[in-house]
Amino acid sequence: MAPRRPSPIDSASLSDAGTRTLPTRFEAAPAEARWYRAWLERGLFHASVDDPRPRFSMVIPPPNVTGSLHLGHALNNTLQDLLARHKRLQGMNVLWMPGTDHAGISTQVVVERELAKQGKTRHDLGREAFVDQVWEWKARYGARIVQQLQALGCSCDWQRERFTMDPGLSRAVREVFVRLYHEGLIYRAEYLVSWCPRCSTVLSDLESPFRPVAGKLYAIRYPLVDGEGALVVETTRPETLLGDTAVAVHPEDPRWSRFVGRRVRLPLLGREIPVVADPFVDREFGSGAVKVTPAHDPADFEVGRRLGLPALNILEPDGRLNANAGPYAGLDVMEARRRVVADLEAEGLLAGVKDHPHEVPHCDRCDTLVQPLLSEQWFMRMEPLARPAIEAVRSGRVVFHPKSWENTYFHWMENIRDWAISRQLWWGHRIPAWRCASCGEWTVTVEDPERCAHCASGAIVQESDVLDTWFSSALWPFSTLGWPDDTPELRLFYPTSVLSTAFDIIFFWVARMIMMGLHFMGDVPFREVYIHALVRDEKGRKFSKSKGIGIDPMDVMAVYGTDAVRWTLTSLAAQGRDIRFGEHVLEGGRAFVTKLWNAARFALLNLGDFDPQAPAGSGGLYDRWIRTRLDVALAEAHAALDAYRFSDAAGALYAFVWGELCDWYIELAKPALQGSDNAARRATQRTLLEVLAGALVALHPVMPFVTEEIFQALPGRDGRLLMEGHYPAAAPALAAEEAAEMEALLAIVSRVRQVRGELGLPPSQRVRLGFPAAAAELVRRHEVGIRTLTGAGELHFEAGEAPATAAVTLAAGFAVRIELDDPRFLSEELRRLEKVLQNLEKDLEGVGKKLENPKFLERAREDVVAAEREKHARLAAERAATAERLARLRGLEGAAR
RNA sequence: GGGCGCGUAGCUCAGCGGGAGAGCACCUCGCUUACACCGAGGGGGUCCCAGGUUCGAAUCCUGGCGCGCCCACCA
Repeated sequence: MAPRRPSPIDSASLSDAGTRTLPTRFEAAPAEARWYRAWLERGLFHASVDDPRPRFSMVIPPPNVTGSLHLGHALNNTLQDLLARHKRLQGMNVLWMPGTDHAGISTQVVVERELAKQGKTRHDLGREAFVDQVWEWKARYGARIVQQLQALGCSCDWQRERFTMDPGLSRAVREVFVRLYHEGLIYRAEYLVSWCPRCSTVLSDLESPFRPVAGKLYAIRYPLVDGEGALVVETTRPETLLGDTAVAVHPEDPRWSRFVGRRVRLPLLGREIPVVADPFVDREFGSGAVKVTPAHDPADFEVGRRLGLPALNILEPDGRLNANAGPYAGLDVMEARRRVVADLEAEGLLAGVKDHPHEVPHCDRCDTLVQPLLSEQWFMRMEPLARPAIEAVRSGRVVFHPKSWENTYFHWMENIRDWAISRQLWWGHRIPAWRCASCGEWTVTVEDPERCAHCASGAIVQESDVLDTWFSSALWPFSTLGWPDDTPELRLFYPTSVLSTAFDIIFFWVARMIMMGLHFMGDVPFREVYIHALVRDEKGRKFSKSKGIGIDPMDVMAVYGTDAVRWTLTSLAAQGRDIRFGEHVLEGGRAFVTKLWNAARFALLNLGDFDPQAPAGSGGLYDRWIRTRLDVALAEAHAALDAYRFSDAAGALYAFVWGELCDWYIELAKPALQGSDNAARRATQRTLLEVLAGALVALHPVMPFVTEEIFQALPGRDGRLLMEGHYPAAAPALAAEEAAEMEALLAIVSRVRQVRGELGLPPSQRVRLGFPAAAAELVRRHEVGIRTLTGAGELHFEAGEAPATAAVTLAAGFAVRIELDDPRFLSEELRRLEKVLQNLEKDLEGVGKKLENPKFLERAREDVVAAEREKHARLAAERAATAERLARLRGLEGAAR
């Protein structure tokens, strides 16, 4: 449990059971600090393994220690926090496991940049000192992202915070590496890898995205050795010809078949290389002949393997050409390209140059042009791991939301390639493999070995490479819970309930966690995967720090308040769509926070003499009605959350608080609250308090701070925090005739307001309303409410036909007469009625056609036909009534002229 | 070259087989002792186009057009 130190909050406000008033404005910043600390001090974020309640667990996608919060994090972690708080309020034992990722390349690059400012490189320090330096950097700045998550309100179990290079997690990494190695799933091989010359490391496919470049296509003549003529090949990288070991044509290409098996002379270097045939050649492209450079092109590498061609490496790891490049040795790739092209031209071997915009891989971290390079690397064999992982999703053991992402997953997994897991970096998990200097074999063990496992020689040297960052991330769901030990945490919280993340790391991370979880835990790491939308800017561009576009969530949290930011992100988080986010959308969120605040202020101003202990009845119709509306909103919101429709959940709560509680209930409650009937006032006070508290609980997962701040001002809270509460039980449903009565009341008020609005009547102008005697009972029951909400002066009731002047039909099924001396009324009303009649005619015609259509009657479902009949009857009655009223008004208008 | 998604009110988007919706913006009226970050009211849409299926299509199918994204060895 959390250390329970008494806090100022404990003594100051929490024990105060009395009602307080709220200041005019909600001050977000102090409230955020105050309540986050209070929750922490009460240990409310902590999940105990001894808690018998049903459990709910998530692991946070660990942000980079170098990182700072961006909107994508803000969205993802808001949604996770929303789920965590929601599940707690439902009475579950919730673990939200937090932590950070060491982020190999990113972090190393950051520290190297620091060094560069002092004119140093990591090599000046040496490995050990450099790694120490990175740890130091991490100690100094690594907490920033965590502080930002806390500022966002994330209710992670910080006592369990992990870092991917913690001793425990490092042990898990070693354990996994060693086991996979001995299972034959990790191996070492020579392979053509994507190499970043700047970072001096291999990159995975995923780390080397394609970016467009304005390249050129060079056509080069390769003269035949035994005769006249030449083969023309085209390339975008002419310098690679220095490493060519063949020219390839399509085996069924009649233009070139007679050349297969002959030899051509490599331009500039003069080596003789064979002409080979392979179906990979595209006959349509260029001349139909292609140079083959197995050591520097992925496609050529494959062909080279197939045909047994030598792979001639011409590149050093620093991106300069080596001795194999002959006179070009020592040049970097771009210099070499210029020189090669110039020399080709001089020798008359350049057959043409044309512009050729295309896409080539760049380093994800530093944007340097990636070079394919032949080297020895460690690989993980993926196919055997992928098979059960595909099955796990196919069988529904893991479900993606939205489900369409499963296709993306399947497509990648079914075409999966072995994973190059080694990186030539210093910051990361050093590969636990030692090479023997005397026998050359590898010793792979969890504990550092003393001698070679094969020949017992003591001359062993540890592999200098570290593992790809994603290697440790893949273990995150179980390594954070204590694996490889069999811990209570692991037993209770694994598999986790849900993982929430972005689609762009489905391959990097989600797929690999599923594979590793299945392999080492024998079970999936999570039951559900929620893939959230991508946050873009207003123009639909991806937020990008490097391009300088983006909104810093910390900035807008300071301006609009964290609750407003959380609310806005949640309400935009619709499924299957990107979020376009401009700062102005936050105004809506802030307005809603303010609205809630003001509703609470109103409640507190009117709760002055309220005694929470006093017994109270069930209240009046308005009270019972608003309770049921709260229940409906809660049910809708929770159903939406269960389906990960976050925006719908937010929408349901918004509609309730603003559209029902504030717009209707509070207005209807005012007379009772301010009246002299003590019993009625107490009942209304109680309802107001209960419904407000209900709204606070309902909204707490999205807007934890303002709801807690308000809650702490309410009477009767007994020193408790809102966060440790639970959702209210449902109130009894309204009887059908009560529901109808409320509907009628709302319709009357709306209709009168409409007339007032259309005529532009100021509130100071009273109107007189008339009702038929049949409605008298209902209207009289709600006379005060109607009068308050419509500004009507007096109500009266008449038996029989109302005077023709101003009667209007209501949805409630009876006429209400608005009596006005205003001459505009007649013409406005005429105009309106004409439009109403027109719409009615149109609707009626549509329904009528349907009902006259024998095929409709024959083939449509019975209930549909019945509904249409009913609709037709209703429309017809309305049309008749409207037409009649219109006729009468026209008569009056005529008379008035 | 494959695959996925999206085109609905000025903007951002819901709706995905039975009478076109929300928020914002806009217009009118209103500082009514919770709230002008507000209240009341209003206007505004060949639901991208063309075919088809159906009694009935914004909603399903096919084909266009436009815009995104992902995957891929056209050098």
